Amino acid sequence: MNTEATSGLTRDALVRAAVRVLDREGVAGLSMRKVAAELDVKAASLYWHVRNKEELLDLLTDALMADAEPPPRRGDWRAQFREYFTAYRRHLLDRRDAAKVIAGRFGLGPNMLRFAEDQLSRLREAGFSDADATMATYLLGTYVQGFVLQEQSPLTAAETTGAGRREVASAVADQLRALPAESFPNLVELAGDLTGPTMDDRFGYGLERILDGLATRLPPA
Amino acid sequence: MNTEATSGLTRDALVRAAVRVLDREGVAGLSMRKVAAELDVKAASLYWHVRNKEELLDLLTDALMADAEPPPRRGDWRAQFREYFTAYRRHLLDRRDAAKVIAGRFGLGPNMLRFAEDQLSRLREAGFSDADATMATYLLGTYVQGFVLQEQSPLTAAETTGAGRREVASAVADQLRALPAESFPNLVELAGDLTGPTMDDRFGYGLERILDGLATRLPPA
DNA sequence: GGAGAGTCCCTAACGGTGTTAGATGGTTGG
DNA sequence: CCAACCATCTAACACCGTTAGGGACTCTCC
Repeated sequence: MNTEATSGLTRDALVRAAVRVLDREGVAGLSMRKVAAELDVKAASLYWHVRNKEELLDLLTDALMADAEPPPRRGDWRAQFREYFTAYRRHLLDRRDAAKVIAGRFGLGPNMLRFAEDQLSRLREAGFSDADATMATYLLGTYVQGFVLQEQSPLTAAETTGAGRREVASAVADQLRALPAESFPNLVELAGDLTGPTMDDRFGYGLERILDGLATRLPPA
Repeated sequence: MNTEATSGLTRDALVRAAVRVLDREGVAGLSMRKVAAELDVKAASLYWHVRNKEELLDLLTDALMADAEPPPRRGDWRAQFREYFTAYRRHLLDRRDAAKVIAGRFGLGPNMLRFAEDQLSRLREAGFSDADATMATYLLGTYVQGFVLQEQSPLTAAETTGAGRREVASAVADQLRALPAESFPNLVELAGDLTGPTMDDRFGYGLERILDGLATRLPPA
């Protein structure tokens, strides 16, 4: 009757083990064999609980959003969504390689749905049409995931960690300034502007512009 | 003297072979051994020309942009950038798994630089400040790459090919409508709006909102 | 109580992966 | 002609996802 009691492994325990391996070894080191070892079990056993690695990654995707909560409904819609997606970025950054796992995966798990529901509720309350509200959730989600994906790439990761950031940035700046000025006048001249902003700056700028763009879709107060 | 003549392989020929393999087998089937076979050579030989697979992928990233041209400078800045990034999306979609290869890779190759230069030139000409111009190129590039990455994922890929698109969309819609209405009232009610738009619609909407947002940064005419 | 079904993990193996060490033959410069 | 260098080879290592088939255990039913 109680099938869970008889089994040492649960689908759920499997996913939690995968989260631990991901956090410890990164997405490149996340193998079926290591997840199995984390559970003191052999790799082939996992296939009883999961069709294949792809399915495990799908479950993992949603699990990465398990311990996240929508921010409080404070301030106008714009302040709310600024905080919403700033927190979403932080959440992804705090989980190793989270963006790489999520990237290109369609999130229909319970946690993703929970957030979609909450966002839609706030957007409609703010006065957005049904069409605009649905488009806006997709747009904002895509933006954050795409942004963090680049942000977690090896080169930019070095930038993010306070220590190396200035060095990497100025190395890239030098590289740009060394380009032939007759072919790349703007890159040469703007090398400083291109490499100066932090990832926080860049993310904030893009988020504000998207919020600006969405604001134009609201009927005048 | 002429080292290229003595060698059957060039770094360039290697990259072109990788492009062919990618196009034929997708990113999952892109292995050093297959690229080597494409050149009638054994895998270990590639390591004479390239440090490792990662470096090959970096070169491949830039090569995927080799046969792309910025659109003509016709119309105002907004029309130009609409066409610019619509074409960029199309370009990526036309090359199998292009987004997956590019994702999380910092593009400093000659082709990427060529486009960055061109975009900066147009943005400054349109009246954007140096700071805004540099931020805008990053924002737009991030948006398109992130969008196409999701678009080329298995589930949405089925949607894109005209045949299955309506079926997949309505299956997802049914799934949403089947959710408990007391927990997910908005998802249930907006199931149609969420699944109705095509990827073209979604991309266009997001692009227009970003352009709206950027427009607010222009000094009044 | 015993038989059978079902559950859940095992061992063993297959064909693949990226990468390295070291040998080998060909071309070139002195 | 010989030494150096270039470019490729063979062989191997340590992994990977996945499958087939077996064996121990528990539960259900006659």
